Amino acid sequence: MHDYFHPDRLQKLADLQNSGADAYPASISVFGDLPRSMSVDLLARAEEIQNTEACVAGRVLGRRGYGKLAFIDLHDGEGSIQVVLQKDLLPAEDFALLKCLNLGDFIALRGEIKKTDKGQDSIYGSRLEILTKGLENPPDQHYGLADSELRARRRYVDLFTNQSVRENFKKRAAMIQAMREVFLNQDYLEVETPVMHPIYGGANAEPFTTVHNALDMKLYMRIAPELYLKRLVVGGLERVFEFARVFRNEGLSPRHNPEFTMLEFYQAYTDYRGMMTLTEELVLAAAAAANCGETVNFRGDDYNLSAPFARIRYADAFKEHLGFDATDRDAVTAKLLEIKHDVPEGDGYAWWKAVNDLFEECVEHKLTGPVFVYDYPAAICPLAKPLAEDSTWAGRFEFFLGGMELANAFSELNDPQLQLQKFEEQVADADPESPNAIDYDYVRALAYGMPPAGGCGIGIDRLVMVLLGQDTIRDVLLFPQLRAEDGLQGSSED
RNA sequence: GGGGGCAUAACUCAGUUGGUAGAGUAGUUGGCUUUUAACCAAUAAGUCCUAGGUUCAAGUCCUAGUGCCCUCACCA
Repeated sequence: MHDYFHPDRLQKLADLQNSGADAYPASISVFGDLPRSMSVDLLARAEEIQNTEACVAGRVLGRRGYGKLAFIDLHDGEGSIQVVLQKDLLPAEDFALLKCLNLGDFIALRGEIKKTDKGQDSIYGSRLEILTKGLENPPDQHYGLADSELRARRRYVDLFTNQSVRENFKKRAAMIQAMREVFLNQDYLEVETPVMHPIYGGANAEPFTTVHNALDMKLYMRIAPELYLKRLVVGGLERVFEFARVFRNEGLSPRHNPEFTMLEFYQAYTDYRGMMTLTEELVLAAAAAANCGETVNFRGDDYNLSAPFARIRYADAFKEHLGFDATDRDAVTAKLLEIKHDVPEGDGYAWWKAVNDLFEECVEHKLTGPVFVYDYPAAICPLAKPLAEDSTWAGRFEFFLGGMELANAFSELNDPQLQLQKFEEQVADADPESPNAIDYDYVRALAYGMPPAGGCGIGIDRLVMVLLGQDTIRDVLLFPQLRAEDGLQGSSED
């Protein structure tokens, strides 16, 4: 940490301390018996509170000095207010603090609300106190922090420098709160299930692993909360949801971060169609909370969010874009050969995986959305209930928006024997991404009986991306994953 | 993992054909009682990402590495 702090700043700090001031006081003394006011409130009530006293505190992000007069832009909470420091209005020792003040420092001020000669509502200081001395220079006031790596690594600087960044994260919080209210209004229970799983499941993904020392036990960071949430449905919690941080040990991209937020919800006595309705409601609630309006622009394209969203059967979308039926084995085989894809034997998981690869390759990127695609091949849906009328297909939908898959829902499979069979097929499959072990306890839970239920997972980060028009997932995550920064992280070789 | 791009002062960025390292802002010092990207004057600040190579001479050209970005692959 040598020469980590700027020498000029350290000198200012020493000057400040030599003057007898505390650079990091434990309490604010200039407020006296007056409460702290927020700049937005003062400015909103400026006309009625002219010439009355108020106290403010915040960060100094602008400064114009005139010797015996100084103007300071004080930023707090949602806004900022201009502070006027006039030598003849302040105690000498307070005015002298200006010498030790830099951009980025925090100050507290007591003073009167008045208009400047130019008519701007300001607070004319009668007492000034430095609350926190900064030892690092804030970025350029006009260009801000632009380097995308620095913005992510020093999000704390990005946040206080770029107002739009603050707003986006506040909107993200508002969207999550709005969705939470949708659930609570429908008698859902918010729950927390384990993050560390002895067996990972509920999705196909590479997990992170860890070890519990006392139990001498290998554990996996969850790749999905699904199987625990459905255990709760078995337990009689008929409507549950969780905003679940999940972890996948896979590549990073503008749409992928190793840890991300998956909203999952399950409701007894409904099916995937009920989930479709609820998903639409959730997306609209989130959009309203973010003040999106009818249309959002994402990556250069406009998306109309007026309900109801389009709905198309998987088989119909397949035929529409490929020109033949997904069940037309000869046509599918020919197309697979054309795109140099393996042609699997049989009609089990491998075959339908190949059919779905075709779907993803030739159809999915055309589904800009918002659109629900429903009734997926049962063979590739180990956790979904086959349709009563045709067990080739399962009660499942995916929701697409902005060209990305944002949600995935099932009529939950609740036949324990069929579930066990599908798990066994999965484990037998050579696909390294498939689960490596059967969660027998989950099968046992189903054996106690899970009522018919619908369940859904929504990728919250991607939803936020689209609704806020952010091209990269990094810009909707406060602290996206980055490589360790040279020289800052302590060595941790093991 | 493949391909492409970028890396220069604390921040934002210039840097021509290879010929002494630049600006604005921030900082420091001085001045200034109505500014709001204040102004005036002075001043300090560089591992030009790293390591090699070519050359009389490299921020600039070449090779490799590192980091970041984009893209493809991967990704229920």
